[in-house]
Amino acid sequence: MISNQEIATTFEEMADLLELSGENAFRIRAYRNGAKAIADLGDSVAQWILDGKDLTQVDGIGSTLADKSKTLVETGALPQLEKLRAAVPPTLRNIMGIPGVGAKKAMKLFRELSIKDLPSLRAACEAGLVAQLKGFGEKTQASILQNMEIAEKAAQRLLMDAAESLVMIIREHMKSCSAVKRLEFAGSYRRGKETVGDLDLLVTSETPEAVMDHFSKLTQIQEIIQRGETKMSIRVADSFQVDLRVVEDASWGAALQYFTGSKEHNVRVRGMAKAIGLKINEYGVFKSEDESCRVAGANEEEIYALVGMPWVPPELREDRLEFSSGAKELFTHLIQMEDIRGDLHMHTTATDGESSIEEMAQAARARGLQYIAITDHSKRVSMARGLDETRLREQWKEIDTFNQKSNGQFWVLKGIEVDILENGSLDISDDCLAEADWVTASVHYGQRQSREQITDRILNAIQNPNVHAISHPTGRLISRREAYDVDMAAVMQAAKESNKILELNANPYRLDLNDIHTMTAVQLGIEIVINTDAHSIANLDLMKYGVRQARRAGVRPSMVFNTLTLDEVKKRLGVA
DNA sequence: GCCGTTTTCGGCCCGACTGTTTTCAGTCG
Repeated sequence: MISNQEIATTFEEMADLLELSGENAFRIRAYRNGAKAIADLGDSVAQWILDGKDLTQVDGIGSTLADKSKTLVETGALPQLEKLRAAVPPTLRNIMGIPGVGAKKAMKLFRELSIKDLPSLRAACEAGLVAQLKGFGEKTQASILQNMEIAEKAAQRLLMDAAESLVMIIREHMKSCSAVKRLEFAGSYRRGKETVGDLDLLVTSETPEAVMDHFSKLTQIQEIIQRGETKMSIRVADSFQVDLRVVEDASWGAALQYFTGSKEHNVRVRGMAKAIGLKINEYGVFKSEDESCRVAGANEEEIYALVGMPWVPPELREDRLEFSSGAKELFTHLIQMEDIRGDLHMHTTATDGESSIEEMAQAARARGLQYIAITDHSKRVSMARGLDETRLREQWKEIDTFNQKSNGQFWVLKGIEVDILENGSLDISDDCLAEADWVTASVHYGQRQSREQITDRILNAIQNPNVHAISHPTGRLISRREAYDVDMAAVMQAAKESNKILELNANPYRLDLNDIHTMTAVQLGIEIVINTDAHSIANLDLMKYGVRQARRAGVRPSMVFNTLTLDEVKKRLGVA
């Protein structure tokens, strides 16, 4: 069955090729919006169509895109796309990937110089042919040559933790500039997206010149892409772009709102403003009939208030949940780091962890937690010296001793991350699992099995009465490895029916469940557990990424198992 | 191509920067 992502990618390609063809901009946007709507949909489009459900119910999908989705699901191809590919070389999309080159320029290169791909473009630039085209010139040619590598590398995005370290470096550097008054990173970083394509730094200052001068002294700087009066873009290591925008204090809120996005969220908010005679731009909110009359802009709250909304947490600004009924109530009840009371997935030196039980416990306690579960690997994970029943029971004795010593101040649950084996059985015997306080099951091997096989394995684990949770349910490693092919709708259904918990793994490489799956789980009323899967003390700090991801999915504390107090957890797990 | 609390037609967010121009188109976010 074709995945939502594949349908979305097809619509994206349609949009690019239509843009190259010089089609109506709004038609192009409709395809892009449709692609996003489908990528963001929790349910499988293919399943919807098989069930005869009406796709036009989805915002952004009208009758045309619904028909095209149907064709894609049924035939795996789209005649219109084939036709477009014949008319416009699809490789021109790579050329559009060069910063500064869009559809118009790419098409001109194709029409006048028969350039279809990056290698032929490089050759033409080196021969000086591009500079001779009307509207191009020497500088454009040079910049194309220089930026070619970026398109060749394709959009590489930073994981949450890498983005955060870069943010910290830049924040420290900019804070030492006396001309900087207020400073915040906006964009997808502020929205807590799992990966970040660039950073948007917003600053208020009376002397933008001084701020930009200081910005250009950042040691990590590779290249200054552009610099104007209020806006500057640089590239840092590995072609990563950082945009700086300097505004006045009075525009702080408007600019922060504007640059935080998402684009789709802002389009909605601006539309709402427009409908009541207001215009929003990055400088403030103005009256439509008299644009010199500013009615708001100093902070985000007053901007949202004007369109009748409370302040929207940045993580929700995706045009997914924040405009729905009940959103206001959700804003004040989103899960926060302070709600987390325990961490139920971590490893020790018994297998592939770096610290002992005691060290993990102390570190967790120092981070304000009340309890943890030690969940080392089971024997199938031989690489990590996974535990068999004997070693596991020995570890549990150690934990008993630790708990006795800690006088109820802190509690370590006796757990195991049991492997779901290739044949669907579990890697630890049922009688042993029954002695555990907490059992989380995961797939590590046989990830290339068929959808049916993998789904059956996980369903089997869910149905085992000794299993409490499924860890990293889809197995993806962001920008390293795709998720295994699993029917998540079936997994969720089974979890729902047997009251099992699904993990949102907080490791920035995993963040698995992803935001969309988490949203679906929440809608179905499935309980989530947010765990670090820590292999070291330092890894315990990854919890914040999982919480951020959960916030993006509209998760409230009441839906998260490890927001329970120690007493509640003991009661739920039947720990004496 | 999508959509509807003035609309089934006529809108669809909006401004900065660059390079190419001689007042603007293209690109980007």
